[in-house]
Amino acid sequence: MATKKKTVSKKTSARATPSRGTAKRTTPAKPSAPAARARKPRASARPKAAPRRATPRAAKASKARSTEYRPQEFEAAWMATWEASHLYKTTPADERPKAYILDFFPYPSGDGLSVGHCRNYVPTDVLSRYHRMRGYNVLHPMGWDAFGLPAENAAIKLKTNPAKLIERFSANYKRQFRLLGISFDWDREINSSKPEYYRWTQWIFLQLYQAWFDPRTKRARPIAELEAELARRGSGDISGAKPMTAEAWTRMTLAQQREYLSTFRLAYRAPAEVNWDPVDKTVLANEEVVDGRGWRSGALVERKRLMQWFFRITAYADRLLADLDTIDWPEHIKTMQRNWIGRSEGAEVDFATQAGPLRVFTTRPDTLWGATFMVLAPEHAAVARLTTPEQRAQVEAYAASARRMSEADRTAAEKDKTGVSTGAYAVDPVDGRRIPVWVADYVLSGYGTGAIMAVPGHDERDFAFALKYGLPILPVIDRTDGLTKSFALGGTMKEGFAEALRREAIPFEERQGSLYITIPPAKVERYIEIAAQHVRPDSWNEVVGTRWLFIFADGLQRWDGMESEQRILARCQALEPDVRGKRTVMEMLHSVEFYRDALFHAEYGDMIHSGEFSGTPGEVAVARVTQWLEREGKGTRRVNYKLRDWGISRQRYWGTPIPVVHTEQGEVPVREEELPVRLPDVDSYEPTATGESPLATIPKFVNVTLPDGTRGRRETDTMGTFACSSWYFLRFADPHNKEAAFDKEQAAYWLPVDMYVGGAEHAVMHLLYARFWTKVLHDLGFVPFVEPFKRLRNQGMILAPDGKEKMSKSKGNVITPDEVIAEYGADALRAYEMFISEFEQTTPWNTNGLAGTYRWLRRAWELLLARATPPPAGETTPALDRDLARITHKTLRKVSGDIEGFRFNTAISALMEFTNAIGEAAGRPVSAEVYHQALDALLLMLAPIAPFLAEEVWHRLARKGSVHQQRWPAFDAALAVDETVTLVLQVNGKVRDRLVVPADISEVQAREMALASESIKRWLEGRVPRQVVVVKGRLVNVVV
RNA sequence: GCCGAAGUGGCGGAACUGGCAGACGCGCACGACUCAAAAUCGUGUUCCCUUGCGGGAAUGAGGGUUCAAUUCCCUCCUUCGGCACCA
Repeated sequence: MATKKKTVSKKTSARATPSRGTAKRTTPAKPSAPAARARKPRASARPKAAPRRATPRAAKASKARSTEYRPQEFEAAWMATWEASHLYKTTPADERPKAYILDFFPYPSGDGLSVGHCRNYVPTDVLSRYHRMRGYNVLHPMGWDAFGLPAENAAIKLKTNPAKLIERFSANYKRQFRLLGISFDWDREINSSKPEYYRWTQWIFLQLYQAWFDPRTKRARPIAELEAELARRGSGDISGAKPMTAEAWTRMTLAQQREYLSTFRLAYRAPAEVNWDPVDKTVLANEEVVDGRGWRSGALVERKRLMQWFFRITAYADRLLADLDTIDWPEHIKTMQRNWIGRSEGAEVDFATQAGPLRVFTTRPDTLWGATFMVLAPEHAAVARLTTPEQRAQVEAYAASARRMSEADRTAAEKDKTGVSTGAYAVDPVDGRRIPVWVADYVLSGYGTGAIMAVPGHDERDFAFALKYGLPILPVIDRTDGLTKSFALGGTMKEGFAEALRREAIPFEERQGSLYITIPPAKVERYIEIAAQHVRPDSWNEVVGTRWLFIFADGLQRWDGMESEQRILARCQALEPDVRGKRTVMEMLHSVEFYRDALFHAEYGDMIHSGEFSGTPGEVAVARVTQWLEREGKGTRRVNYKLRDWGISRQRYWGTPIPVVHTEQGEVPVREEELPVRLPDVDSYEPTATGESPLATIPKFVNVTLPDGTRGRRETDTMGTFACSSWYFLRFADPHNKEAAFDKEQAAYWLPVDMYVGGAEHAVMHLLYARFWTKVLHDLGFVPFVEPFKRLRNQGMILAPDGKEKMSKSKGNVITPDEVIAEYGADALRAYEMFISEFEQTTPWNTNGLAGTYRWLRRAWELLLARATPPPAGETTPALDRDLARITHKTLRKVSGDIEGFRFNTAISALMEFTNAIGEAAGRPVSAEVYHQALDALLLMLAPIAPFLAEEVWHRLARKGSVHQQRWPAFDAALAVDETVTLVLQVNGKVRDRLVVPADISEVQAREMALASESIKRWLEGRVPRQVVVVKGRLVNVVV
């Protein structure tokens, strides 16, 4: 093994000593106990102690600088040295390529970081350090998402100020980041709760407020341009706008104009449903409502309509969807965003009623002939108008109870559909049928038009509703699965029916004398013939599924609409008095449970029972009907989105104040030069008894006089924190700018973010909002790009060691980086965070596993410091030199590719193999030159991963400067080439022999060598090969 | 229910574009060192049969394509994540 020299680098003493800097203070878990204490078993002191055996600190401490690997002796001092020399300060734009590597904006919590959180901070740091060595200008910043409920609630509980808490918590995070050796540029630290920051959040709010989305160009434009256009020519061709002539516009009062404009603004105020806690008398966030009850009061939460602020993100739905194709993000995140946006194409169709037309949205206009009733959301404006006097009481009671129910209750009762009839009727525009209008809460007021046509034959929800309330079902789309059924009630068929079916191989089940027949698609016609022959004259049989018909002894009766229905019912009633009660054929059918799955399907099939459209193929049905509707003026093409506008109002203290003042003439935005609207310092910021923001109770804040003398009342809602985090990545480009949110050129240089890393929990919140703001800022000319994050990666979760649970304070299973670093040092922790598994994979923590990376680093340390060891006396061997050079360059290629491809676990494993190879070479006759090149490559490749170790070794070897200012070693492809390969020989796909052959062996040679192999001959047993497959440089497979 | 991801030794996990399954590490066993233990070093370690040589089976289950499947296709099971009446 490498010699353990006791000599110490002469430079060592010139450098930081362990007592210097913050070493002792920043490692609180590190006992300063003397050596004797440290060696005593301390199991009793820490019941759940990490295993002691691999513990470096068990080694005896010594005052003298030792060659033994003791990371605790130098890590903290190096961090202090690096910061003092501004090693990681981001430099201004220059000719180097840039790399912006960013972690999700963290909210600093009182619990600090766990080893699970380090899963993303360590790899992004490695990536940043790697890019610096590759000659990139790197921006790798950190800041605090400081506003929001957690801090506010914690502050209320601890009776302190949230700003003070954030100060404390973020300082702790910062301490932990330093322990870990993360190379953030702290000169760019930002805090979203500071006026210097939220001033610009308010500024962006104003940009949104002063802008509208022009549907003709699909871009945001200044609202002033809209005002000018309205004055000149009215609302004209602006789709979606409430019609307005130029004349009418100019006649409107200022307040009326403001109201009209608010239907365009990207930031607007509108009434909306909120969660209302009647005991605490406060509005709650959705997260604060658990199982329909307020989390603190336990009271049933009600819904209340209040004026709320929104951002009009729905205007950008199409662009947010389309641009997903241009970014390198995990596919599942893109899918989640697509589903969240929820685009669906369809048509809007008007149904006539006595109270005027009722408009519905449908994605299945091809099923219009199968609509048998309509359903309105309880909140629909037409409910009151339509409801007949007899139904009024019932409908109003139903609407009231629906209003009282929370969102959670509504969805909890998902399975069981409820509703009441309005007593009114509507006319289906395609065939003039009269159908009843119902009210039910399974129709949502916020989507489409809040009204639907119900097609129970082809919509699962409508089917369930129709079954419950006995509404008719009409099949109008042919089945694609071929399912066809018939139920032959005992006594309705003649003798020999079952026997005839058996002969024809039509399977059936017999229960209590009745036959349950599922007819194979190819036998349907044959079945009809047999049934017609066997049906008794006093009865009938029916076929359901791909065919809809009744079989009587004297002939078949197709069931394809209202007329045939009447004929069928009349005949059946004549034969069977029980049928008298039934009003529709479908009611007869769905009383037979066996038919249930044959009555309904939601596939796109050929149209049937649809007048002249019958027979239209399924692939073109929707398009043809939509065209026809438009031509006939019965409907229009229409796209709808599930996405709703982004509600930002919070009736809370700890957030960015919304910069608006309410006057008698309507709302007035605060002028840019008066920003920021400061959050006042107050003693009490608990939610008020009225449910208003606590800011509403502060007259000095609320009462304002505008420059023109108008008296006004300041908006007291604050913005939810997602507003703060929707632009912070821009602020990092220019964090101290006092004149602007960011300098345009700085933003254009650094952004978009090249690599963005964080958890998947923000897939549809932050990541959607940030994309939206970026697009608006682009449209308004502030940034030249439309997507903020070019590449995104989600780290997998780290579970508790049991592999089942997440780490959480309440379960007491949190492992902190502090304790691990005290034990093994930061470098071993960093290496283990990367080595533990593939980056995106969830995996359990195992502190034992750290012993592996620790041992590896120690071996590397010993080899690196013992440079003088080889070669032993004697001649060097060219073959060994070539082998060592080869693995050096292969490792370089592998590690570079792995870091860039986010495969940190295999990068570590390649470095471990490389270290092992150097260790083996150390005892052999290799030339000093090749050996030292290998060591240098190892040291430089370790620099991003184990920055402390690499720097300490660099220093002890008396090299100049910092290892972190060095270039990544150069790769030589020629040296990485293999000279020989192992050729695998197979017989019938099974490995029977292996040969070491020159790498460039020809296919012919390989084939000959394989057939000449003794073991191959043995396995052939004299048989002649039928085929020989040769894969060049890999294998030969002999097939007999 | 729908959408997405994933199932490989005792454990974490490797395996390029279909070409030697189990790299690397943990753990375990044996050996060296030690009075002893820890640490360290060395050897071995998928399972089954075999003293050995060697052979057979195996990547959630079943089937398919192929000279060859962890990898491609079909059916099913399990786990995790997301959405949840969006017409």
